[in-house]
Parts: sequence; C-alpha cells; structure tokens
Amino acid sequence: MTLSSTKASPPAARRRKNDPESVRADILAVATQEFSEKGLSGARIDEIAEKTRASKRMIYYYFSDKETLYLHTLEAAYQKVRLQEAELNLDHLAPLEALSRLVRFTFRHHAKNPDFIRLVMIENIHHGRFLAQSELIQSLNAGVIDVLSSVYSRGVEEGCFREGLDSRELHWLISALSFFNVSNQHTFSRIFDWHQAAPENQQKLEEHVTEMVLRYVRPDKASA
Amino acid sequence: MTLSSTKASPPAARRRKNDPESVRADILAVATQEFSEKGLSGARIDEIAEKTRASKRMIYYYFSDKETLYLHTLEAAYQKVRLQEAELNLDHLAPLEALSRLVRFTFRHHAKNPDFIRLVMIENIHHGRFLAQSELIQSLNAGVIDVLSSVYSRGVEEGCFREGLDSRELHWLISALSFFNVSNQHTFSRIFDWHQAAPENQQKLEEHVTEMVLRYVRPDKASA
DNA sequence: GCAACAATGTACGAAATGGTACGTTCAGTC
DNA sequence: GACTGAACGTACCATTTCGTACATTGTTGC
Repeated sequence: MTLSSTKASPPAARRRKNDPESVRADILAVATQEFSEKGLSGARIDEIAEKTRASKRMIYYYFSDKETLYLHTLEAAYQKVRLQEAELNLDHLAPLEALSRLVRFTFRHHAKNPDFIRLVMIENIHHGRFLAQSELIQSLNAGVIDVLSSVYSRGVEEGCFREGLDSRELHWLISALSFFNVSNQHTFSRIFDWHQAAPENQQKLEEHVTEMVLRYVRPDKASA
Repeated sequence: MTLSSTKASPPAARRRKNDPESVRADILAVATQEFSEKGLSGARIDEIAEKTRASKRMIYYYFSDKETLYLHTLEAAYQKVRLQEAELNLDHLAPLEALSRLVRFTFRHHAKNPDFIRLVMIENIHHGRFLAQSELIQSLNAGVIDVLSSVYSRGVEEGCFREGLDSRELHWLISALSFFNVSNQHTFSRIFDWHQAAPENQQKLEEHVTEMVLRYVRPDKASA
C-alpha cells in the first residue's frame, strides 16, 4: 500500500544535516546514562532512542545490538576515566605527599563519577563478561598500577614507607575505600540513617580514608 | 470442641500435597538465586517458576508481583545474614582481639555470602528504593553498630585504641574493605590479571584488611 | 459429609521490547 | 547532473514477559 500521491518531501524545508560523529557521540552519552542508571537488562533501547536526537534505527546502525552498545559504553567510560587520571603528576612530590594526593584524588574522582562506578558495579553483576571481551580496557588499565608503584618504591627508599607491600594490593585497598563510598552510598545511608553524601560527611570520609592508607604504609614505630 | 489456645493443629510433618510453607520457601530460595544473579529487571518470573517445584501461579499467589517478590528476597537475605552475625560473641575478649575477630569475621562472612553482596549491589543500583520500603531491614540493622561500638569504647578505656573515632565510620571502613572484596572481584581480577578469589590471595587480603583496621585504631606512638 | 476457604494447575492476554525491512535523503565523485 | 554509498526515518514483526481468568484439588471446621 504505497502512497503514490503523497510526495515525501518534508513540509517545511527542514534540511537534514548529516553529522555522524555527533550522532554517535550523542547515542553513547544517552546510553551511558541509561545503562548506568538501569543496568544492561533494565535499560531500554526505545528509551535511549527517544532521549537521543537520533532514532532507534541509528542505534542499530552504529552499534549492532544492545550488548555491543553496552560494551562501547563501558569502554568509553573507562577511557574517559583513565584520561582524567593521566593528569596526575606525582613524580616531583615527596612520597608521603604523593601518596596522600593519590588517595584523595582517587576518592574524589570516584565521587565525581558515579556513572562510571555504577557501570563497573553493573559489569561485576555480569561477572565482568563484557570487560573480558575488550582488549581496549585491558590495555588502558595496564599502567594504572605503575604510578602507585613508583611512588611506593621511592617511599621505601627514602624510609618513609615500610617494606614488603605489594603495589597491586595497595591499589586494591585504595580502590576499595573509594569505590564503596559511591557504590554503597544508598544502602548505607538508609540503614544507618546517615546522609553519607552530605559534603561534611564526604569530607570526613576522605580524611579517614587518606589517614587509613597513610597509617598503613607508615613504617612501624620500631625506632630505627 | 473448644479451641485450645495453642495452635497445635498443624502436624506439619507429613503433608502430601498442600505444603504452603515449603512452597513459599522454595520460591524464595530460587528467587534469591535468580535476582542475585541477574538483577531485578534481568531475572525472569517464568524462569523462577520453572526452577521451582511450584508454578508461576504460586509466585503471584504468595508474592503479589515481581517487585514484591524482590523485596521479600532482599528482606530474607538481610535476615539470614544478621542471624549469622548474632553468633559472634566478643564481650569476653580483649578489645584488640575482639576487633581483629570482628574484622576477620566480616571479611569471611561477606566472602561466603556472595548472593547477599550481589543483592545489596543490585539494591544500590536501584538507589536503595526497596530497602527504604522495608521497616524490617531498618530494624534488623539498628543494632549492628552496637557490637563494634562496645568493643571500641572498651578499647579506648583500656588505652589500646586511640580516641576520637566514630563507630559508624569505623564500621564503614570495615564494610568497605570486606564488601569490595566480593563486589569487584570480577573486574579487578580481569583488569589486573590476578586471581583474586584464589585462596592464597584471599588469605593475603584478609591479613591486609585486618592489619589496616588495627593500625588505624592503634594509638599514636606519642609515648605519653 | 459438606460447606468454605486455602492451595494449586492450565491456559491465555496485552503490552513491552529487541530487532528488521524498506524507503528516502545527503554528500562526495565523475 | 547522474551515480553511489553512507546516513537516516518510518513502520512493522516476532518474541518475550508480566500478569490474570478460570477451573480444580486439598483441608478444615462443624
């Protein structure tokens, strides 16, 4: 039933402007919000399409299916985060100061990027199955430990850090504290009737976390 | 026949067909698995029904809809966990030993109950919206801090803990480290090519975590 | 035994949802 | 200007998925 008489020309001379880059980016931005808010299965392609300037057709045009779109979202999130982290420049600082800054940076950084944290949570719900597919993310994260590792060994040399700690495990500890601050904010706040997100409490937690890490690496009193 | 005050009516031992209690429990058990594995939106009522001895009809009979079933699952999980925790008996121990045990217990406990952890993660993805509806969970968790609080004040009195720490914040730190160990196991393992779940690594992490908390509460050397 | 209600099985409906068929417009090339 | 492939719009389909109507069986009180 083709409508022969109807001419398909748009009523108003509204010309379509092709802008692939921007369309792709727009889809990715909306997808990031939707996936991080509702998870892989909770997010709806139709809803992403609605919130985008583009149509559903475009989502499938650029990202073949829902899971691929999710994967690209995850990759983009990691990329953005690692880019921010690269700005840190700790080599010229004393080890203690450098470590302190690194911890505070991580803590704040996570707090400022809840979307990323939520995507990582969601990815863990999926047993990291998509992350495993992405060589991009694997390679992106390869060097993250190095910064910490370098600070730590300088600290040991200078005697302000104790020996025997593993950089990866140290990184684990810092990540744990910073991550939990975002990931479990809702349940913790609700159960303990404590407005964790409030600036003064965030400030306190940042102090605690930093202090905790520093105390952990500090050499035993032992009075050389 | 007059009704005796006791409800001695259900012999409860051998019912051949109708067995509401068991059906309910069975549904809840399967739901726990499914929800914790796939999340609220990812889990399928039909699949839960299949894995149950009961039918889908029964799910709606006992739990009016999907979200209510999820809420009951969450409540049951919290209940089970808090019951286990109640077994801890720290009052007769020296503060340092007591805190050490508490930390180790929490760490292992979380590790042994990934389903619970995943449900909490999922609940956080939903901004704790269901937890907020449950007075049961609120009340269950009210006293969790008290154990720690009591140990801590004893420790301060005896001089083996430093002053000025908040029990809730201390609990936060312990939870963070123990929770992250389960919640982010997949992404962390994959990214850093480290089999975090391996017994030897779990052992190491438990040591680190315990040590970290103890070092944090230990008084400053300061030598009065 | 029999009413009354609780517990359960079967089949189905309506909406949501991922994905596609097919046609149209844009932009660069000759 | 004609041609071509990339970029895009609209309508639609097939299936999944939550939830329910209706019939049936067990159980309990009298």
